[in-house]
Parts: sequence; C-alpha cells; structure tokens
Amino acid sequence: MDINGILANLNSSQHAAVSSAADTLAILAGPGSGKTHTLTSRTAWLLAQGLQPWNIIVATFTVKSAREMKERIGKLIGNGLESKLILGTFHSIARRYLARYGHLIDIKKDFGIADSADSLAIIKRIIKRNRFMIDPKVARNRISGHKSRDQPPGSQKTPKSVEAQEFEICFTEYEAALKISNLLDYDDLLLRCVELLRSHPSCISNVEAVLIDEFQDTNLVQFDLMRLFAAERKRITIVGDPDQSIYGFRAAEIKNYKRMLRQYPDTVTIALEENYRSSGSILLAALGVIEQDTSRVARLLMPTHTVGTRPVLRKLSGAYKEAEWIVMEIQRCRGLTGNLLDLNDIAILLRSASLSRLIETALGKAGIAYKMVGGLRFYDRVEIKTILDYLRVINQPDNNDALARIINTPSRRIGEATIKLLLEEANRGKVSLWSLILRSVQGNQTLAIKLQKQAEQGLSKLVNMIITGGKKLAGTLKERSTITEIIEFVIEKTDYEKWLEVHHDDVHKGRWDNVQELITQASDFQDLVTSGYEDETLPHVEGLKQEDDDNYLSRFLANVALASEVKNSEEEGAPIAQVTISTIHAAKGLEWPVVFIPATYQGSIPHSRAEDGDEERRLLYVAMTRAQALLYMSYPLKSSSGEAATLSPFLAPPSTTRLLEKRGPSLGSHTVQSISQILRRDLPSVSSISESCSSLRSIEDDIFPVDGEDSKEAESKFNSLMGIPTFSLGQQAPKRRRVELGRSMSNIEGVAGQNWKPSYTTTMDRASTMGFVSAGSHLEVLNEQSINGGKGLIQDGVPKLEEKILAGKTKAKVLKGQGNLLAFVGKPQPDLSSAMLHPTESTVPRESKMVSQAPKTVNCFNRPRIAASTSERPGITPALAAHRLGPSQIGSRPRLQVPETEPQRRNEYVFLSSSPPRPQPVIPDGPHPPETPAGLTTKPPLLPLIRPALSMHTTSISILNGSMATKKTLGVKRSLDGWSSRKGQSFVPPSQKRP
DNA sequence: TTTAAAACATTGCGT
DNA sequence: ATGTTTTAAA
Repeated sequence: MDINGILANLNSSQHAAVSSAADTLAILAGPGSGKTHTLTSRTAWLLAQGLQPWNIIVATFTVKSAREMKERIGKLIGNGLESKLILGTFHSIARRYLARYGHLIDIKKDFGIADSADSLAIIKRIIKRNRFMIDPKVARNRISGHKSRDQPPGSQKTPKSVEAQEFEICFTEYEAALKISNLLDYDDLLLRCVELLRSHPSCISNVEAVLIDEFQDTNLVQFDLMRLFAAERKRITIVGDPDQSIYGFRAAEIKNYKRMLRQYPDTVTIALEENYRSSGSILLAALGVIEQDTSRVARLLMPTHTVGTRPVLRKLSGAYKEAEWIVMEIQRCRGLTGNLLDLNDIAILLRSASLSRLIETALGKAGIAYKMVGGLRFYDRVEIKTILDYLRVINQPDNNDALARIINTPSRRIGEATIKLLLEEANRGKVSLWSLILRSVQGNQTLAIKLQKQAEQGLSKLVNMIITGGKKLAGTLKERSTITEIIEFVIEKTDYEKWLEVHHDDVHKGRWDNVQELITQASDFQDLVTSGYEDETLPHVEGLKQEDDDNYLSRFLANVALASEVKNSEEEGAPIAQVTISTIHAAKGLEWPVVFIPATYQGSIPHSRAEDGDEERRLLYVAMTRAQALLYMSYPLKSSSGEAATLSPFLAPPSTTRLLEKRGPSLGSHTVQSISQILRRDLPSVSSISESCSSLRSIEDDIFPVDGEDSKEAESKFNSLMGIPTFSLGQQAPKRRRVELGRSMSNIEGVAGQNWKPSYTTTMDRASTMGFVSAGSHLEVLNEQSINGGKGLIQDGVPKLEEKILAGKTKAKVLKGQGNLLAFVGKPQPDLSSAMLHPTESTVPRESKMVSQAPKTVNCFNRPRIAASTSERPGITPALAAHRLGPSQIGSRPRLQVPETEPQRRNEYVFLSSSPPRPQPVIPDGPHPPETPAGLTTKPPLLPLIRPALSMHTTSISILNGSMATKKTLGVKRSLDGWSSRKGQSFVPPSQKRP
C-alpha cells in the first residue's frame, strides 16, 4: 500500500486530517469539501499504518454511502482488503454483532428486523384493541423518539394525563409484541447492541480504530455505540457538518459534537472549508442563509470556483405559474448553453414530496423527462412484500405480523374478522399466532373460533408449506436450498402468478416482472456472500462463543429491511436523460449543475409543522449547496391551496437581498463560459447554441412579471411574446402542450396563428435590442475559447502543499489557525464571518499582488493557501480566473422591465478581458451604487488545487441512475397526470423513448 | 355474521 | 398508489 498514493490527491487541510496522529479527530467538513474522499483516505492511511482491516469499524448512515465508501476504499488500497473492514451503516454493524453475540444477552438467534411498516402495523393493532385515540404514526414516532434517547417506557415520572397513560400502555405492549414475534426494530438494533457491548466489552476488544461518517446525524444511542466501539483503543475519527444536520426530527443531536469534545478533551479539530462544488456566488448566498443562525459555530466556505452567476430568487403569482416558470428556465438554460447541460444536470429539490404535483404536470406537459427520487421502496411494493413476508415466516414462523398478512393471501377464506379473533386468542394464551394454528392443524387443540371448512383446509396447506420451506432452508430434506429456490417454492405453492393476474389484471405483467427482479436480486446477493465480498464474519475473540453463521435468508431479509433503495429504472441500455425531482432530505450528499428550489415560502421552508426553525434553515442551506453552477429559488404569492404566501424569512431582505437576483440570468457568453469552467466541460459550439435556442420563447426570463403581479402592462407584454409557438427543446412539439399552456394564457390563443413567424428571428431581434450578446460577438468569444481548448484554466500542475506547517504538528490539539471547537462555541470568532463579508486589507491581498507574485501563499486566517499561478498563455490567461473585478460587478442593480439600449452585463465576471485588471472598478450607473456585497471577490480562487470533480464526487448523478439503469423494466405505469406518475417512478415523453 | 367489491380520502424526512 | 369506510353479496 502506497502512502504517497493515498496522500497525493489531497489539499492541505485534507492532508492534515488524513495523516493526523491524533487519537480522536473531528473533521468538520463543509458541503462539497471532499468529505468522503477524506474519510476514505483516512481509512486507507490507517491501514497503511499497519492496522488490520478487521480491527477497524467504519459506520455510515445510509446503505448508499456505506457502499460508496467501501468501493472507494477498495480503489484506494486495491487488494480486496476493504471487504474485511467492519464497514456498514450503524444498524447493519449492530445487527452483525447481535447475530454473533446476541445469545449473550438473551436474544434469540435469527431474529427479524421490524421495519417501519411492521412497527406501524403492530401499533395500529394495539390502538384498535384498546380503543385509544392516539394517532398511530404519532405514537410510533414518539416511541422511536424515546428509544433513540434511551428512555424506556415508564421512565418519565411526571403526573400522567390520560394521553400519557395511553401512550405508555402502547409503548409497553409494542415492546411485548416485538418480543413475541422475535423482532427488533431499528432502534432496538442499536439499543440492544449498546446493551451487549456494555455487558460484554470483550466482543469489541479487537477494535483499534472507529470512523464515523455524517456525525451530525448521530443520536444519543449511536453516540454511546461509538464510544463502546472505541472503548478499547479510543481512536476515533468523526466527519460531519453541523450545518447539514437535518435529522433532528428523528433525534439526531448536534450536541454530540460538544459531547465528543467533553468526553475526549484531546480531540483535534480540522475544518475542511474549501468547496469544490459550487460557484462563489452560490456559496455566498448559502452562507448568507446559514449565518442567520446565531448559535452556529462559525465556519467558512471558501470557493475554489469562479464567482459565477448569482442565484435567483423569483417571485411568481401562483404555484401553477411557478411550475411553468421552472419549465421555461429549464428550457432556457439548456437552449442558451448549447449542449453544455442536459436534463441529468438539473434537479428540483422540494421541502416535502407533496409539492411535486404541479411541477410534475408542468414537466409532463412540456415533454421534459423527469424522475422522482425517494418514494416507494422496491421492497415495499405489495407484490414483493408479500413474497418477503412468506420468506420471513419460513425463516421465523413466530413473526406474527408477517404471518397475519399472508394468512389470507392468496385468499383462503380467512377474513379480517377471523384473523383478528385468532390474534386475540394467541395473545390471550401468550403464544405466537404460529404455534396457535400449528396446534390446531395438528389436532392437538381446538380453536375457540370455528373456522369455515375452506378456511381450515387452506390453513393446513399453509402450515405444511411453511414447514416444508423451513426444512428446505435448514437442509433437513436434502442439501440446503438457496434463497432463489425458496422463493420459487413459494411462488409455485401459492400459484403466485395467477394470483397477481386475478388481483391486478391490468398491471400484473409489470408486477410479475418485479417478482423476477426480486429473484435476480436474491441470487446476486447470494453470489456476493459466497464470493466473500459481503464478508460479515467478526474476528474471533478468545473465550467468547460466537453463534455460527446465520443463514443466508436471514441476512438477505436483514439487508432488505435496512435498504432504502428505490428501483425505478425504465429502459434497458443507456439511461435516458431526466430531470431529477427529489426531497431535500434525499438530496443530501448529491450535487447537480443546476438546482431549483421552489416553494421557498413561509410554511414550506420553514415547514409549518416543524419544531426547530434552525433545522429548517439548515435544510435550505443543504438544498442551496447542492448546486454547482446555477441556483434558482422561487416562491408563489399564492400557495397551491390558494392562501397568500409570504417569502421564507430565511431569504427575506435585507440579509440576502444583495446576494440574489430577481430573475433568471441572461445566460450570455460569459455566463456560459463560467458554467463550463465550473463543470469542467468544453464550451459548446456557436452553432449548437444557435440551434438549440432557436425554439425558445424568449431568451430572457421575462415571460412572467418579476413582481409576481399580473399587471396590465406585464400582461400585454406577455401576450405579444406569446405569438411565438413554443417547442420543447430538441423534441417535436407536443400538440397538447400548447393547448394546455393556452389555458393559463387563454387570451392569446386567438392571435397565435396570425402572429406566427419564425422564432429564430424574433429571438435574435430581441437579443440585439436588449443589448445581449449578438450572434457575432458570441461567435468571437467562442472561437477564442475553442482555440485555447476550453479548459486551459485548470491544466496547470498541482502545486506542492505547504507541508512544513503540517509536518510534526499532529500532536498539537488544534491545527494552526483552527480554533478548538469549544473555543468556537464559547465565542464565535467574529473575524471569520465578518472578514468574509467585509474584507479588509489585512486579510486579503490586493489582486495585483495575486497575479504578479503567484504562486504565493495567501494567508487567510493563518491557513496555507496557494494562489493560482500565472502562465503566459496567449488569449485567455489562467490568471484571469483569479481576477477580482470590482465589487460593482456583482452589485445589485435595479432592472427595468422595458428593453434597455445600454449593453448590460449581469451578475457575472468578465473573464475574457484582455486588458490588465482594472484597479478601480467601473461603477455602473443606477439608483444605488452597490456596496460590496461579498468577500467572495476577495477569495483567491484555488484553481490549481482542484482535482477533476468526477473523481471526487461519484456521489452525484451516477448513483441515481447508476447500477440499476441496466435492469429490466419494472413495470411502471406512466401517465401525464401527476398522481399516477408519482414518486419512485419516472416519466419519459414519447419523443424520447427508445423503440 | 363475514367476505369481497366499490367508493372515498390521503400522502413528512430514513434506518 | 395505498388505506379506510361503505355497500352488496355469500
């Protein structure tokens, strides 16, 4: 293993973090700072120090990041050792320990995992039986809240209201029900594992290092678990970002940071503040939001990219218009950038999934393909869940709920009432449903209820089937059956295909395909396990008895319960480009070149039901920091339900006014160029741009009035524009679309025909009168750029890191210039944030120095910083990337509705200026001379430090499309209607479909 | 009385 | 698309 290789692709603070000799290390990683890269490198570094992989625990929160981590560590160390790590989600690691050592604390072997649906079903039953008034979902969340804070039922001693009493009974009975069914819920996995490790610390006596991802999401129990994991050697690395803590509603505690520092006072804190993802102005706006939180630990976001285009905050008259505006902007920013952006580059992020409806319809009408992330898990589909329930019962017949669900599927003439009676009888006798019916079928005992003849027959068949299945699984008959064989056995015995046909006649084909997909997955899983990649063995500890391998089915089912995967690919072969619609929560860790955040109004963000306003703000911050080049936020004056809506206080003036534009950017050549720089893509050719924008309705964001009101003036202007027929980009014009658009703009339908003229001339006319890039100047710029290869700016060598500062300093508690976290907590260093917003001479070098003396270390808060080096490239100088034009360039400037004659350049840098940097910026005329909005201009871009983004963030789109893209169709029913094309599914317009 | 089919309402994040 | 309530049939 090559240490230099591991450390090669790191910037200075990442380097310091990865190779820190500190025992407890806290890495505060801002968005886009290379968090995963740092954590994987740290793991590899530890291995290179001689640690054995099976003595290292790496815990993540999601299955996805666990998988990604494993893959990337594998790439880094390269000899398959990564499969020996104890790596996984908190829950899966806990399960692994409980499967091995659970017997030590009286947990039955082959316990099942109750997912949230199971929990809810149990709670519903309890509530119904006791005729309680509590809402089952509320009860479930409260129970989970208690358990994740390690508060067992009955622990609160306050005087009990009727409600509290009801809840307590609910809680107690729920726990009892889990026990009878031999189930552990998600919280139990962690809780019981804590119990195990407390009472038998020797289980983890081998562990030498513990690494925790997304530490800000840990709850109290997970924190305890972390401490127990590390009990022996106390070597812990945590990575997290308090600003991205958005899971407080399920008991994640930001306080755990402070807890950590209290309990491990020698913790070294290193902050990763360089952001490799977003444009400077996006980061500035995001900071403007997050810094409203006064209790926040001060930290920075340093852009490494150019300032780029200012984010947009758009006001629309209603939610319907908002959706249409998004569609228009999607078309506009695709059209005006040639082939630079495709649909995969665009995401629409929502506070709640229910907001997607109007947007889905609008996209559908415009013929834009989209996919909804999140939503129904593959394993939650009824046809899959039923089979899984059969498997669960075969594996563990005492699972009451699974058995209750399959007992009449397919119909055995045992209806709800009967099931209820059976369950009650079992409950009275304190036995499981299974043992009750087993005894009755075997004639040992008669049931209290009389069953119909058909029911009795069906029941005995079912019992036999389960027994046979169990034997196959155990290998009592012949050799052990595989998971696939057992699934096929179930399908055959239940005549499953026929049942699907009868029950879902129109969609049964797709459902049957899903079943086939499940079989494929089961066999894939089995292959992974037998090949040793999914190695779950734990190192043997002397004097401690390990349970032998739990069977594959058990592990498969656990995998299923802990997975949140949504399988929703459509076609075979190359995936079709689609806009992503996602909740903000589900978008965490991902990035897109273009991001829309609609519905930024009071009640949505912050959500009306949210208890923690700060968390809502962080949610917005997370959403904003997903964007790389273009960020659009918008809100309607009337919400979809018709009530008046006001802008989210997080975005309200004055704090963010100067950071945001009131309408979409012009997308002239400069903008296009900055986008291509940030994304590291080649500039599009002129012809591709003129071709792709020819069908745009307008090349500006001026179709909808900026003030959100439908004033007369705006209306008439709007109408004249609507004479141009609109086609969606690169596709044939869907006929229904114009009709639909006309609905909201009905008054113009009549003139549409007469007014028709080739849209190309119209748009170009507008372009020149408005003073935007004419085709000619555009061409010039593009030519110039293409001569220089389009990516010249980043081709310079990677500069040496300032290693002196880092060498030998690891003993120090705090890295130079980075206060201990507690110090931050105590008094947030005022300089940090204010320096960002109000740069002074002392913190920031003049730009002339920057350019002439590069490379030079710029001392920004005492941290090593490398300036862009200047090379004598003809044409575009890389140094231009480091240009700071005056603040005026991004100053706010009132925009007039009428076309202006004066050429204007909006909110973007002039990168191609061939003249030397202007010492004094030209201040454009306008009512208020813009003040310095930002320290952004003062941050020297760190271009040479940047590695190609691809290698850093495989997280992004590839994962979304990724592995599933090639699987067969999953039988998704499509429709233009919002509801049926719901989440977890996707819409592909006919014009994009493959034959 | 119990079961099946039809009409009606609802949808907050992930392990 | 699922869960719940109402109504018709066995």
